[in-house]
Amino acid sequence: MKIMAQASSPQAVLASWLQAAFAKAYPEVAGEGFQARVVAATNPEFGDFQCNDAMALAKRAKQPPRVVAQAALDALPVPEMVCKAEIAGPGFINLTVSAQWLADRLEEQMANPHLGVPQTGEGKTIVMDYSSPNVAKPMHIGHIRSTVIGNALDRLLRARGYRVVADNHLGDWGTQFGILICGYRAFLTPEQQENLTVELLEKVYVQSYNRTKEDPVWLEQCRAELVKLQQGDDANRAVWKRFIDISIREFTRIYDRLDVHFDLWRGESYYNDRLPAVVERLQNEHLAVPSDGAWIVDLKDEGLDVCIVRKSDGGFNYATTDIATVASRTEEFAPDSIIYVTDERQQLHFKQFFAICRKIGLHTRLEHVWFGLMRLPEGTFSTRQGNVIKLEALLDEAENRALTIIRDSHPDMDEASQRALAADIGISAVKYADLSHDPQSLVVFSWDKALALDGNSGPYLQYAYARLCSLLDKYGQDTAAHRLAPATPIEKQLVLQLLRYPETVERASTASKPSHLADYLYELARNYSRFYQSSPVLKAAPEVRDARVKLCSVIARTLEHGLHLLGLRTPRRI
RNA sequence: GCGCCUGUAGCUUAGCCGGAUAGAGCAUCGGAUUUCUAAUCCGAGGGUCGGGGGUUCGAAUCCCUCCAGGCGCGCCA
Repeated sequence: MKIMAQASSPQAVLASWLQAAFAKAYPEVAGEGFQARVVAATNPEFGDFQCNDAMALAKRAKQPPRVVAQAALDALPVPEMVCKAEIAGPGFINLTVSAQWLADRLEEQMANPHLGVPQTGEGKTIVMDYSSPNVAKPMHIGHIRSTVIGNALDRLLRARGYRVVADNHLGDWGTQFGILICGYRAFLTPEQQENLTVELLEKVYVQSYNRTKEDPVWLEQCRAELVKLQQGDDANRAVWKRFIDISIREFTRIYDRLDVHFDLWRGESYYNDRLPAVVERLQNEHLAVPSDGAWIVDLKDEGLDVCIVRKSDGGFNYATTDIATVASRTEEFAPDSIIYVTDERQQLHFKQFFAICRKIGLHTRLEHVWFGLMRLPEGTFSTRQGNVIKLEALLDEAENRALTIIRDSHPDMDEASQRALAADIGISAVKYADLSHDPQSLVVFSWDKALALDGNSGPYLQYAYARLCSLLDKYGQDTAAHRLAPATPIEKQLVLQLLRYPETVERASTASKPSHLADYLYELARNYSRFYQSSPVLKAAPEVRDARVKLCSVIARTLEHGLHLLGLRTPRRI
């Protein structure tokens, strides 16, 4: 199969012209190392694109900016697709480009199987580590960000051609299992043990944990069970395995609702066998030194304090596990990079173990994408305080709110369809609420924010898409043979915006901010809604109609592509 | 104390590798449906971009400083 050549963007075409023009007019200052930049006009009144470089060059050229701009425009013939090139204000070069030329570029973009998204990841592998809940605790609203943002980044990378290995690095090992095993045996009836749920496990954990605080004998017993588990005791291994199986079953139910799927489910325990070797290696290379009975790596030189790699009781901790995980992933997948998506609190931890990995020669690029911790208005929440909101409850509420509206607006629809649509809309509303904001902003949870159904919300985008589908269905013919022919300002604006899709996907991915794409899609849906309101499509004269339907089909495809990159569903009817 | 981050309209926010009049949504008020889905569209009011200083032709954006808040800083992950 022939690979379609990457269509160069209008900006790139215009920038290379102006680059040559500046170089010709001012060879001394605009030669080597100078990069002309053309960006979208800040205001449609100014034109379609603008270049601000004349102002930057003015000082070095020792001429007023407007003179520099004029000299550049005089240096080379203006390309034929440029209808108007004028100098404005202090020295902006404003460019107005032929709508038809833009439309032709857009046709090229749509002929590309990736809608013009550069396949920079071709042949490269990235391991992504996101969501990663702890076994035996229900997922709560604090897990939604890592899951939803991580999954969107996963999808964005795949769209750029990367092979992504999404690994759900479950918290399935650690001191909590001694507490859990004792609690499980002491507090649960045989029936409860038979019908074990994560919710029960959580209750048992809290109860057992509280008892360790007041009953030293109990605490000792928990420790003993933990040691037995770590030494491979059959009975404890079996119980532990059961906790994991039950947890995975429940997590999967939620992931299915969220359309999130992993390639691997390797918990921390998967790397247990490698932990001693990691510490030995650090000891042999004199990177780890004893301190108060523990083994630490001193990273003060790098401003990263010290990091414990082996506890004074001989046990290993998370830093060791994470280093072992990097080693294992590097051997198995030879990834270009490993990306971790967690909340802001773990920044130091990641910096520390990234530094240690470098010291022992693990040179895989490691990246920590952090996001703002979700809080409640009264502060942070924790299992022990019992003020968590379960993720499942949030999803249920989202679907219920959507269902109420659907029953009202589609009384004719059968119950099953209403529920299916409510799921499509409700879940997407929850995901969009997270994806549409900068991941690094602080988030204070509120039901109304998380479940917004109008304005800048998931359903707004889905509604625009459903209207497009409805219109295309009513038209009922294939649009493949039609050509775009933008004739009105709003149509041209849509074409210009659609042309920005590839760069938007790339920017969202490289900046690790799905919000850039969410913003773009919202603007696209908004412009479509304005177009829809002001411009008849099916009722227009035939030539106009066919071109407009074609435009609608391009918008629909782009919107659908983008919504899927965010992990949002695209029902054809709302 | 040290480190990371945040501060934009009543609320939620976009813009932050410097560009022209700081864009939206919610809420409030006023309009639009014999017309392709009103979860829509159009309009109005509402801003010392936390304060101060600096760099620059130009600062929400870069630098310094102060204020306010969040998070993290050796054996939890």
